[in-house]
Amino acid sequence: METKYEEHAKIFKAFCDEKRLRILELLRGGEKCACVLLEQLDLGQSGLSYHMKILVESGVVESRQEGKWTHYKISQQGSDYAGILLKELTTPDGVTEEIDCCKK
Amino acid sequence: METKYEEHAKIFKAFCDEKRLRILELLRGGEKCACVLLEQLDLGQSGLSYHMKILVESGVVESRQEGKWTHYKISQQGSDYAGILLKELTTPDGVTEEIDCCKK
DNA sequence: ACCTCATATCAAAATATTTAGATATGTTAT
DNA sequence: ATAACATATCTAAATATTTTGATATGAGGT
Repeated sequence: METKYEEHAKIFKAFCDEKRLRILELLRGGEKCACVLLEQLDLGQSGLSYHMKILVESGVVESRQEGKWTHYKISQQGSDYAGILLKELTTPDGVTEEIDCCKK
Repeated sequence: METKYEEHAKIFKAFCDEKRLRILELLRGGEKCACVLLEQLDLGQSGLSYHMKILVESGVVESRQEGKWTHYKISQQGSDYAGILLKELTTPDGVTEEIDCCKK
């Protein structure tokens, strides 16, 4: 089983690579076929496939098969979840005690 | 100069590593000295320093020197920025034309 | 069935990130 | 000034990610 840390890290991996950020930028303009992404990016076919897999597994992008073509778009649900999670990960939890340390 | 993609990727690197997510979790409980983080994490001294540098450079964490001790806490401003950026990166831009392709 | 095309997977090489140990820097106390 | 301590930096090794080219899979057309 995966720890929650690995699970969360996987979501944010969508955003920590230059190529994937370029792909997301293209997808902000609407759903795109892999063939369109391929011609706009400096990436080979298998490279695109590799990054799309990471994006889809993060939940931030969803794919739709139409005959032999695959179309990708930003998943609003997945993106919202990433946003909520980011907020959670950076908000004081109000539970943990302050640890006093290192005082002179 | 750095591309905007590299710049943005750097921010989300804070969230894509298991060790850094553990550190953030500890910091949600309030500001902590490096010494406290060290004893709670399975990390050596130089390893902690390495990850703290990445966190601070992402803007999500800020550090404060107090004598020989360094204290770290989550930066609300930096985290908010990361949240806003994530939202931007995943919201339709309403500008780009739909590209019609792959139609039978 | 066979061919073609779009995409996925695999394996190897290239590259980047992370870890670990040694040393450097900067602060406090004596 | 010297010693003790906290943290940072450096280097090399370990590991993970990314790229590339070759091949596999699966759909549509003939």
